[in-house]
Amino acid sequence: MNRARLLIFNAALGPLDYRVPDGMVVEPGSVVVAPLGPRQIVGIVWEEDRLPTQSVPDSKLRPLLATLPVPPLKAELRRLIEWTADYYCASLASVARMVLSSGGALRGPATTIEYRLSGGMPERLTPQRLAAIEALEGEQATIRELSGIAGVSEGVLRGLVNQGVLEPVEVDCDRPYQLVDPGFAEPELSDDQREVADRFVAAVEERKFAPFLLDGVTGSGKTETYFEAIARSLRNGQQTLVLLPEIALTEAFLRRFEDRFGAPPIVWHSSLKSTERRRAWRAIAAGTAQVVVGARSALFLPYANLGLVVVDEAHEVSFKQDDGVRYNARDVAVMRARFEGIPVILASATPALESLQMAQSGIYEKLVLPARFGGAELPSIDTINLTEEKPERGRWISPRLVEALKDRLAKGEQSLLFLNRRGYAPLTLCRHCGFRFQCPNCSAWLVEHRLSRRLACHHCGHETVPPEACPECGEPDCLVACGPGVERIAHEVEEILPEARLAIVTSDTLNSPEKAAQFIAEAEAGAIDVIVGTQLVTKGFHFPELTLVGVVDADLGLEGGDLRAAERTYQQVAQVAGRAGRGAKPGEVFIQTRHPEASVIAALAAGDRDAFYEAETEARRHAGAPPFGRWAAIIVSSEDESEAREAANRIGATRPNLEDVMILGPAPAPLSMLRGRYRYRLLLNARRSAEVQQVIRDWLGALSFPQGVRVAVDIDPYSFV
DNA sequence: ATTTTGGGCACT
DNA sequence: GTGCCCAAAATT
Repeated sequence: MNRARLLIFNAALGPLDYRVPDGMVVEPGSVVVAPLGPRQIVGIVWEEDRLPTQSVPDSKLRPLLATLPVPPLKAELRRLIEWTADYYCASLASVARMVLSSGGALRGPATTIEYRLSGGMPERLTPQRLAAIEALEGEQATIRELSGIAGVSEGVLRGLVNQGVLEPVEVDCDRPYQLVDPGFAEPELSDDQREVADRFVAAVEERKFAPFLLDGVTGSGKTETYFEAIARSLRNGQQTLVLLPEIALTEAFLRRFEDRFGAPPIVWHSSLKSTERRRAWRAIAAGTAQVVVGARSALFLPYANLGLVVVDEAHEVSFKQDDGVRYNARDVAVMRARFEGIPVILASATPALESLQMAQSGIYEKLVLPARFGGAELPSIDTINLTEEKPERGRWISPRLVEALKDRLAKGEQSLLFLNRRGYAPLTLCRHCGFRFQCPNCSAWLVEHRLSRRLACHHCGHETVPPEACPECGEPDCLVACGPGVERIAHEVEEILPEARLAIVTSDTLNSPEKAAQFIAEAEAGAIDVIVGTQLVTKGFHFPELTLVGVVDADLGLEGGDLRAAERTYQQVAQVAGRAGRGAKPGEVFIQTRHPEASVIAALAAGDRDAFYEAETEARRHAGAPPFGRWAAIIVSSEDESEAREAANRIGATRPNLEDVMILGPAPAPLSMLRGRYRYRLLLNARRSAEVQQVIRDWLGALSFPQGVRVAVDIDPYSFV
């Protein structure tokens, strides 16, 4: 009898065998519908010998119901799914779910109905209807999505459809994308760039696995060099995937891409509307999507004919996914390229130590762009010791930086102040009784957002309106903001330079592509004098008139005992410094710090990258940290504190006693409560030779936990939160 | 994960 | 006997 083994998206349920009915043809990778009890489920046909399960006699097998009209997942992608699940101690089911996350793409009609405003008005204009009409200006989407955008129920919108205020539009889900042209605008490259680009082009031509580390200072023109690799891939008729760390960055990227290739690439990220997602997914699977630019989830899409992967800003922490399957997109990208047998380019001005190490040991080929493009010079960097050059009371910008800001404004040049903290103030407390506003769901302070008049938790999204009086002692007008956020720095700039035109750039203010585009346009047109921003401004932007960068608090990232704190501080400050002096005028950077002697700060001030990497390498070697040893975390969480603690203790009590793996904990996780769940953590520090994943699987596999207890494994953790 | 089944128990 | 709740079993 013809059997098929299915990988299904439910981790609690093992692989299931089915009978392939007469007339149906399946192969490994086929996406099929199968009966499960009274339900229907989607599964992926898998090689039986790669997916062991208890054997079930033929007589018990139910027949498959249908194959879905999508190309079978290629063996290369199936191997990537297996590798990812294995390496990150995740279930195959949860990894497979990421691949087929776009449920709508798998079946359904080739057209859908979307709705948009017709311009008419309803007979009776209720407040709900008015709100909807105002919110939906320029939008076109399904009723469900419009309801989310407008914040009204679907019923309200159906009412508007009946009144003719919203008109239906039939949309072809699979309409083709605009074609990009590798020869649209061939660039003029510097000799350095040409050399690097030629190497990439040759590698794409060879169609073999080839990992590259593209190491070039900010402004050296890395993008142009890998664009030539993309052009080669396009000419080969192959697809390219470009991973970017933040959606907010794509706006600038899209424009450069369109200038070079004459049409935009296909964008993939988590907030795509379902029709856009469906269209992109199907084009990617059909091979008609030529270039895909996406967040880390784009890595697991079923490309028909991938020829090149690029990871831009490859050092970025946001490539590490920190819930669900905790994978690092940078590392999975290399594995994808390996399984596909194609080149992969990791581009960064401040590579992660792990990446440099891979280059040093000859596994990655390192290519260097030493100079800034167009002869622009790297900015001069100066530290300001905050313990000596103190800002005025209640202020955070020191006199020297204030003078520099005034000077730039007088010259009509732009300045950028960087502080990696959203909102107005990270803590609000009562002057009278000492009460501190804390999140009810997390062990974290509520951050005041003055622009939106909210106290918000940055971990779970909890928000309240700040009260007039202290909720604890009832004293009115006694609440004080403690510490600075970007909004507060912006306020300070307003007081120092009342005539300056200010922009606050955070994920709160640049929360849509339109707003990002508007900001870039204004900054480029010189309509902004001072930009105050979080890490969002540290990369990607290219403003020729920007000549001053101030790092408001370089010590911020060094607090908290994070493994990679020093490296991240170095990267952030180096990246934001790289925004200065990208045009004809030289740039100047001031780093405010209380620890100018710290090796990170000293290396930044001296512009001595090698010194930083050497010191950091030594520190990592000493700590047995990557790349010299490996870390892993086991995070136990439950809504019930004692349940979480007991489960963690039980894991701790059954720890294996191993020569090459040191096990620390359990201890309350640094955020001991997160989103209403109490958390405990064990840390593993292993020698490189140790099989950490196998150790963890054996260890946890022998235990079972009560309902409501979640045990997550984090291999190569980034966030130590 | 979701659904079905079955035992124990109170109530009629 | 019937209805109800909850735990255990089954799902291929």
